[in-house]
Amino acid sequence: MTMQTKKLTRQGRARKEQLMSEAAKLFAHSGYYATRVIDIVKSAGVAKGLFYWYFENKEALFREIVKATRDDLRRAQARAIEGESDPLARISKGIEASLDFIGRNEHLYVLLRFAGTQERFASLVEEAQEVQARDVSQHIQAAIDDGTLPDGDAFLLAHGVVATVFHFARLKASNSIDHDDQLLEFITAFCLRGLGANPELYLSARTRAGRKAAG
Amino acid sequence: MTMQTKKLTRQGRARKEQLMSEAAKLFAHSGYYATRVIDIVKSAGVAKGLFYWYFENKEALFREIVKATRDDLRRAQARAIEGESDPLARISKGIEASLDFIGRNEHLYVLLRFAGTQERFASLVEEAQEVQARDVSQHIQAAIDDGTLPDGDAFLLAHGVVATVFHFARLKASNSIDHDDQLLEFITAFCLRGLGANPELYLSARTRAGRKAAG
Amino acid sequence: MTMQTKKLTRQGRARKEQLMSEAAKLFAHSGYYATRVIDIVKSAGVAKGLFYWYFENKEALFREIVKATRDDLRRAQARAIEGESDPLARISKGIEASLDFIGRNEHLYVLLRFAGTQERFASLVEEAQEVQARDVSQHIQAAIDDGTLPDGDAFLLAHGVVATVFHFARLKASNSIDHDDQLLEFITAFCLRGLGANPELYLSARTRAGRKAAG
Amino acid sequence: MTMQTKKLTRQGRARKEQLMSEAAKLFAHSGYYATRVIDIVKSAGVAKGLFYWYFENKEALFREIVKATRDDLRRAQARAIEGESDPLARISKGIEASLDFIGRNEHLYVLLRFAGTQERFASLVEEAQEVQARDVSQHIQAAIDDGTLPDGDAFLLAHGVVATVFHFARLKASNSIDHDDQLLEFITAFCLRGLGANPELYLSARTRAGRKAAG
DNA sequence: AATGAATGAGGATTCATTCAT
DNA sequence: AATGAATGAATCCTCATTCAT
Repeated sequence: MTMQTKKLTRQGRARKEQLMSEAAKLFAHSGYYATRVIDIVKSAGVAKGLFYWYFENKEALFREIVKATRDDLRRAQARAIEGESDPLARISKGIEASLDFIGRNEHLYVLLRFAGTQERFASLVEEAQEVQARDVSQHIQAAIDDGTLPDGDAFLLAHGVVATVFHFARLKASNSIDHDDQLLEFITAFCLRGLGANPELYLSARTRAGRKAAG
Repeated sequence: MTMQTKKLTRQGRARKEQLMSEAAKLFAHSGYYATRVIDIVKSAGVAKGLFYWYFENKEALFREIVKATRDDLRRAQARAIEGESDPLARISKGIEASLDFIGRNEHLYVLLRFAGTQERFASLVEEAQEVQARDVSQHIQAAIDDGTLPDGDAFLLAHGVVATVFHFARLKASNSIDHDDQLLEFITAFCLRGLGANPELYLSARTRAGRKAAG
Repeated sequence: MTMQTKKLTRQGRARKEQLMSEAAKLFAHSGYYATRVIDIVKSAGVAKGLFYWYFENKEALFREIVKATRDDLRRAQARAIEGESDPLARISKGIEASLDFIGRNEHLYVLLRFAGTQERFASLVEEAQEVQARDVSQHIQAAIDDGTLPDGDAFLLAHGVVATVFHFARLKASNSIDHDDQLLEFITAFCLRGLGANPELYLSARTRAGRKAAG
Repeated sequence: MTMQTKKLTRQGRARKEQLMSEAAKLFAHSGYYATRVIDIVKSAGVAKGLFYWYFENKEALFREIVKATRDDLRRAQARAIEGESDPLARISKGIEASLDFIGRNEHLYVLLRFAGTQERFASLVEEAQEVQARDVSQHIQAAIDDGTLPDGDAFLLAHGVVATVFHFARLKASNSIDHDDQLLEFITAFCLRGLGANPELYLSARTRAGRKAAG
């Protein structure tokens, strides 16, 4: 008795999105279990029953949010690198897009992290990370092939990049870190060095200039 | 009426450890909320009421488990590097010890990760990771000071190392990866390169030999 | 604001009958409580709101269906015996008509039976069965008076007949029985013997012939 | 996650029986759907949660009641005929036992009737009736074999008996009938005649005497 | 006539915790 | 130490009905 096929009017779609957005905030702030259905509907200003008009149950809503977030992130990354052909530049722009997305959607990122620890939802997130790694690994392989990077296991290297990016995203989200302006540059450099490249060549002139001025 | 001071007989201590061990497995597998007190006692083969003889409540049990795990990990790392004076070697041995510990206690690591996402328990874990990063950053700073590593923000670099180690630990735990034998070497190399070092110098003779034979 | 007086267009009447027919099937299959308004409208392919255009509420719809069914059954029986003057022949034709009706409307009969068990609806049905028994008892009394049947309590005897007929109707409906062709004859014989008559005299020539050929 | 195997103390068994007994009364009086779990526990004077210590859920409780009732009835019948060897006497004593049981447990009988109309529970009841009919049919076949009854389909004849007995039981339960003293005799006579026997031979001397005195 | 959206009272079920023995 | 029984607040979800368009 899935809800996949329900036809919604314009108003219906808006209401559903509103509920998802309110729910995402609450889930991120208080966690999945501490957030009650009634909190969600109250926060949207509607009656309890309406929740079940749009969602099968609380779990299904959570899944939808996770999927939407995952897909949004991937789209943002794709948009960021679409004009770029140089492999390492694609990687570095992808990193920038990821951090940017997470910065603008910190609460969604918190939610993703939690989802990753719950057996019920873990597959949604792991699969997403797998996709990320695969994307990055293609650029790495291209760079290896054209001699820009030394030989190595592209897939493992890609995971190294993903690891670094998401770890720092978390640090930033939890306010454990504040070098905001130079952080992007630092992460990119760490990753590129990790891959075996010389990061100096791929950091944009503007950023490099900024760093020197600040230092 | 805290439970700190309860004196237990030998049998009592054994029973308590049994309950903690079963609980850790269940918490790791299903998460804190999905694991019910009754699951824990059933899995230990005792009656429900007995749980409250040994633990103040479910949350207290979880805290005890998290603390014990965190401290075990820290101790394992400390032991691993105690005889080593070279900064980069300390880092690389620390990485090895971490991966080793996680490999032997996968379910406990899953539990730590979950705890990190829950507001109630996050402080128990974040603090630990902070300590990790601080430890590593001291070695990094030492290496920078003696010229082994190029100049950089030791704290950020340390987080890069921690990020990589724990990300791969998770991958291994979720069976997304299988290059078991070379994985440690790969991670160490990625981190050292990220720090700006030449990893070839710090990989143990045995590992290097093995890799060359395999390649 | 009762709904008695609503004027319906031709299309409206068709739609209402469609809803009643679908509802009857669902009620019969799953019972009154387990059948939701939404099941009814879905099964008719219309929107939920429309239900309340045609029916005051779920209970009113059920009542309408029960009354219609009860009256149909009564009419079928009346039609079956109207040309017959011999008391026992009237009884036997009534039995035939009842079984025939139930055979053609099994789901409606199930519905009647259920209604009989619900305090809210029992009166609609019990009264009907009472009428049945009264009808039969008049024929029985007539037969007693003219000496065709031995003396006895006509009302109780009538209930014996009604009991037998409806019990077998149910058996047939639940597929617990399959002697389809000879069943009518068997039931009639059992009832007539129960009344104290010799059934051989009242079984139609056609049936008797059929039985002998089969035997 | 069935509850079959739960071990109960003496106190536990008593509490469970108390709950079943209270529930049976409420179900019979108000119906399955109108009876809330809270009504049951209130009526037993315990907390709501306790219900789920003893029963998986409301449906499981209802099933248990139905099964217990069915089995009690069958046991009562078995006890009634155990000393009797004459087939028709066994039938007549079985009828007496059934009516007696139902008379003493009217509310349970109401419950059985309702259960028979609900898809979810119907099989429990139909199966029971099938068993009844099979029991009776064995006596009928024995009587046919020794020439006491004319030839016929023992199984169908048995259903005729069951039909009559249960129909009158219902009439009595719904107070539509009041010839209390002679009712048993009437039913027995109707059934035996239906089977093709002469009931005079099997009605006990006491009953026959009573009837003549009353007439 | 017809639709999809919205309401909210109502009921089942869960589960941490406490109690009596 | 250990058990099974008992508690009750908390929360999910259902569904008949009403509303706005």
